[in-house]
Amino acid sequence: MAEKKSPSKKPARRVPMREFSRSLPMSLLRAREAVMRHFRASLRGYGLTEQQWRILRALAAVDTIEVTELAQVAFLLGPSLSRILRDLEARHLIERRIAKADQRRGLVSISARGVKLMETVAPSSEAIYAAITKRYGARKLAELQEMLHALEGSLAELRIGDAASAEVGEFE
Amino acid sequence: MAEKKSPSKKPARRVPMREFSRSLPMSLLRAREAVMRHFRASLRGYGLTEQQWRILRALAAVDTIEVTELAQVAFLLGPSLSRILRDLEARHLIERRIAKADQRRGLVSISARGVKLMETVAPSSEAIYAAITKRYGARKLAELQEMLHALEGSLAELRIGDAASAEVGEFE
DNA sequence: GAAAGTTGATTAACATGTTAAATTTATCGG
DNA sequence: CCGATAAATTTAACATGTTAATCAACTTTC
Repeated sequence: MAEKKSPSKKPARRVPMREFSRSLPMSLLRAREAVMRHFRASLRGYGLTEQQWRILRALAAVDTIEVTELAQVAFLLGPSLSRILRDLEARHLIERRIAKADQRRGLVSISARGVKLMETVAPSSEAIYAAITKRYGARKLAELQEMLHALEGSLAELRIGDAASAEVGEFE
Repeated sequence: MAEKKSPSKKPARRVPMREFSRSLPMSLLRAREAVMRHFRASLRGYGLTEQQWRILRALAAVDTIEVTELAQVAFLLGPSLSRILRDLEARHLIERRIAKADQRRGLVSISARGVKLMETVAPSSEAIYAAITKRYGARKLAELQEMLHALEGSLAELRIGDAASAEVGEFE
């Protein structure tokens, strides 16, 4: 018995703001973490990170894809993608070549070895997704996804007139 | 000749899986990014990262808080928090001491300088939140948050019998 | 009351996020 | 054809995410 009942947290509120534990970014972060926790635990057993798995999944759906396009599909920034591709190539899970028409563009494909790994990992990944769907409810899940997509769409064109973004440089 | 107008992506589907761009983790990630993009742009002007701002906000709401508890509130892992606190202390935005009762526990408070910075940043942060709320709709936003919280609750107790998590170690 | 176990916090090591700069190749205007 | 500009990718630099290991301080047990 250790809990001393903690003094119920004084509400100092030196700066009046929303209760930040209920902010939208926090809600999204916590929800995603609750979901990913399960997938990470599984992927880890196969030596894959979440991002590496995203890339393999994207590659499995196409024959070949350009690096820039892959970045959009897998929702990764260029530098991250560049590093991960280097690693996946070293593990022989993907293959790369350069576009004949435009020497600047890189073309990426999943390798036979990569496909084999995916076939190994996919079942448990699907099982986890099914468990989550069953737990939360397929209907609610679809509804949630719809709302998330709508949110993304709403904010896509949002331009915020940030009047108060003057340089400060006083708090370094 | 090679199709110049995007060849509409051949559906290779070497490994049958869900369309991953519509998976729940991706939906959550994309939605969060759509939101955070705006806050990051603002915070950056004040020399703060998203995580540093989360910590300051958490600290502003209390008098003093233990490191472990701060980690829970700000939703950061111990190592990340440890590094960020070191940085914030060096910038004199927070103050630290050690609990008399238990020398292992660290106590953290926001400094006067930290409060001053918060008062500077808060307005534009609130403005961004207001703009997002207006754009998406206050009602829908509340509903979304409710669904996210429910999802988090659903998955909290979820135990997945991962039958297929055998050691592979073949793809490194 | 000291060895053994536990806990709070940090450090270590590696992977990714994020922005800026560098590199290479294309393309354009003259 | 040439120099300037743009585009695709990578590298660089720093901050955080993630797991494991470390270290010190507390607790339990015999």
